[in-house]
Amino acid sequence: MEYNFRDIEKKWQDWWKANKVYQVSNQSEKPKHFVLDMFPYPSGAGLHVGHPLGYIASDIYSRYKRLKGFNVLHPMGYDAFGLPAEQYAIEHGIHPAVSTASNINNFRTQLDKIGFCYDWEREVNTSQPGYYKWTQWLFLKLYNSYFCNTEQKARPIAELVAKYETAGCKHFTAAQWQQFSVAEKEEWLMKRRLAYSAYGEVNWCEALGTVLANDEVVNGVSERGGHPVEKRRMRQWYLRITAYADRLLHGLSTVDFSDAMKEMQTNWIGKSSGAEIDFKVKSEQGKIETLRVYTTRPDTIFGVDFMVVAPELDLIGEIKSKEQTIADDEYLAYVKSRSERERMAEKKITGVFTGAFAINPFDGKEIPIWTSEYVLAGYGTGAIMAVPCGDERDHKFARHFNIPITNIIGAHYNGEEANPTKEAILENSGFLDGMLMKDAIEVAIEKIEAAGIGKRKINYKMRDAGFSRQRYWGEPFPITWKDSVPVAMHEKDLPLLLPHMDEVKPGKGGEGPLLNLTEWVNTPEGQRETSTMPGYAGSSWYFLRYMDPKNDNEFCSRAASDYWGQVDLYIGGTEHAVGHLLYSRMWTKVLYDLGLIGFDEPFKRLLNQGMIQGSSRFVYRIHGTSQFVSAGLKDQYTVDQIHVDVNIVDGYELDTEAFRKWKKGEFADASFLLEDGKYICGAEVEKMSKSKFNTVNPDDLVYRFGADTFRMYEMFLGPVEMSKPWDTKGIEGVHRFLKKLWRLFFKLSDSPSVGGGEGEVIWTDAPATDAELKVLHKTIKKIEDDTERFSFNTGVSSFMICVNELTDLKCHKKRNPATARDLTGSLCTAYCGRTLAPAGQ
RNA sequence: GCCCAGAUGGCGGAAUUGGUAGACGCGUCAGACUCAAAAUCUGGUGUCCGCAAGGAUGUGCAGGUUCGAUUCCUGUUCUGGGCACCA
Repeated sequence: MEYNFRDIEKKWQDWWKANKVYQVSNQSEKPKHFVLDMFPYPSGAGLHVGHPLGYIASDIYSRYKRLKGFNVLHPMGYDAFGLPAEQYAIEHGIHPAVSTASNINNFRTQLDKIGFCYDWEREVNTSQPGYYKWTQWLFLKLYNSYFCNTEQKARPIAELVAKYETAGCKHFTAAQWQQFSVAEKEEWLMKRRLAYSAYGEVNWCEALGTVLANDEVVNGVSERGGHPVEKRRMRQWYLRITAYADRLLHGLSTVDFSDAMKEMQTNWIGKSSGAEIDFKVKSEQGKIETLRVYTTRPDTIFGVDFMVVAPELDLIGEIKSKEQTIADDEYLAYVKSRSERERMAEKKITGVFTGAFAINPFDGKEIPIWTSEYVLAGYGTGAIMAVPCGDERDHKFARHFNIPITNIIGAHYNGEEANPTKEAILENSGFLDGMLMKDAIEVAIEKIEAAGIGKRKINYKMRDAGFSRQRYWGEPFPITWKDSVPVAMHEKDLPLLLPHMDEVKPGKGGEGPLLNLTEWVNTPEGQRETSTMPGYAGSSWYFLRYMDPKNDNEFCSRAASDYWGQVDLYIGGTEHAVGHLLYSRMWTKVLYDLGLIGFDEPFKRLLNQGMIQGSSRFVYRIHGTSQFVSAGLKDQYTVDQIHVDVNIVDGYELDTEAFRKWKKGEFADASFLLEDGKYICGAEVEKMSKSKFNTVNPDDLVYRFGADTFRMYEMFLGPVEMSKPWDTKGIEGVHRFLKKLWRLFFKLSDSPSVGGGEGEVIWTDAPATDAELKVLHKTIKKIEDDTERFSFNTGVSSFMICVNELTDLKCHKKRNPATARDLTGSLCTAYCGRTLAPAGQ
């Protein structure tokens, strides 16, 4: 028998299962280590070769830490609520619970084949009541807490109520508070709660009668059906993550994330300091007296040549002049149809003059007020003072609309492009003349404050996080509305089960599908909230649940979270850089503030795996025929480029027979124009996706080469943090290496009776020579180094070098004194996921 | 548009702190074994010139710092990720 990976792998996987080898206890003498993967959304497409990349890396590291004497928590679960399952239900009539369960089954089967060392006893599934009960419980904690500005931490809202009752605040006295109605009191509390309700804009599609995710809007129309989409204001839930902006910023210095990751989060939070300035307004209507702008560069106030107000601000209606009305309305309609992304990415300069003017408080100059989509309502005050000589966008705008440009920085401005310098000496700048700009910032703020027309202001680009979705497949809010006042459910009544729906369709007026369940919505206490929580609700705290997954009384006992503490190593993709990672950091800080856990950063160390892209293949059909031309000849014809399944292409050469059978014979009558007797496909690197026919399923590879080969090959592809297109060519090399390793201990046997998937034993117990030991120890040292710095590709390479050298030395020894087994049976086990040595180590 | 990252042979990649560029693997070429094939083994393989010894050149592109740059700096091109309701 030859190296029979199938029998060997099955034997060990069964053995692990039977002996619960990877079950982890919360009690141990050993030091703890928590190695976590970002859990997957179980999509219907199943696992492709991109998913396991990070999982294999974390698995190797977990096994390595275990070998080093740690009690390692290495769990896996499913982020099971989400939009695609709901979409699938709408299109195919399959209930999300059904498709999700079947997807999870499929994922689990696929994961098991790769030989991971997860403790499956700790599996979590965010869509199970036993789990989302605690997501709801945590929501109530957020709802019932506020951010105390003095202590800079979350406190129970009851403390705030007590303060209002006894001392009032700057907006009202204690006596006034007592007089407030329930609704008035709630309105004040909503301004402070960490989870609160307010109005916000959504993508509304009239034709589909529903709210759409950004993902479902393509080029301003709905992906399904191509209907127009516009912005609409609706009541939403939010998390007050902005209250934690500073702590989220400072916390970055206490964690081991890449500099790029820290930078991305820092930029997302976008802390800036500057001033808010009120400009007097001169308009036909005369309704509005001042326009408030936020600027980080108050030193440039004498260079302001125009103002820009976000188009959606109500303010515009109140300052615009009669002649401008039509232009404005048209422009507003145009902006309403555009996504924020499109607005920011737009190169074309658009805008409308409102007909009103602002007055520069220092020199009395009249400044035209414009509106343009490049200013967003959500940031700062939604209005900017534009300084063309110092800001490129302002400069382009001024040029486009022929607005005269004031130069306040002399030779630093060349008249061609803006110069955002702070090093220039100011000119044409009144009381700031002759000052260095960076010094003038302070002077300007002081003057503005002294004149009572503005104040120093710290601003954040980050906005509060929208926390409700007009969807079915998510956690229901434990909230009931009574006379437009939200009432929280009592903790002891949780979970609020997601009720069954036969058919998932949107509720009236864009509300969530749950609105259709009249009996469920209408309760004696009032009307239930019909929106559900977003995908990131369950994933913001799941790492805690792994520590104590079966606890019915708590989300996670303090003993468990004290024992396991922070995640020591978290592996996942950078695509979560600013979403999931910021949310879970915020939740952790809230839980810490409330004394529910003992640490305020969830992830001590973060490793970002690169994305495995698909390498798509194309065939070229001569337009209007069933004749296909090889890539090298395609320019001679008018052709349609068609994605072809990468699994029927060998490198670039199409298997034409398989192609005729592909897609149930859609191309059965295809004929081919070949080059050099071959049909060569075109290629492009794209995201790995079922619709592009470029997915490679790990199951096939595991079947053909074994899990060990598959794992090592994924690691051998390159640095784990780098993105790269998948290419199966090359897996043979790793497979050859494992066969070569096997041949250090066995030889091919003629006798079929030598069984168990293991050949004839040829190893000896003879002591190793110095040369052999040198190879061994050199390799152990190198691979430990490589594993510690997550350089798994060079680790695999070191194994290859070692085996090549031992083969050259004709070494077939297993033990004595330091053994080959140390290497093959331990470190290699960490990489492969099981052992090649028959000793069972 | 804004933020982040990447670019090295035919291909994936190595070079850990500025010090011999191309480890390891794939592919390919030549050879051994074989009736033949597979498997396995041995050797060559960045490019250009040369029979060879050897020489020149070479890490996306253009500059710079340095005795010395794949590595540091400035600019630039292309590719990928994110940009707040995909997860």
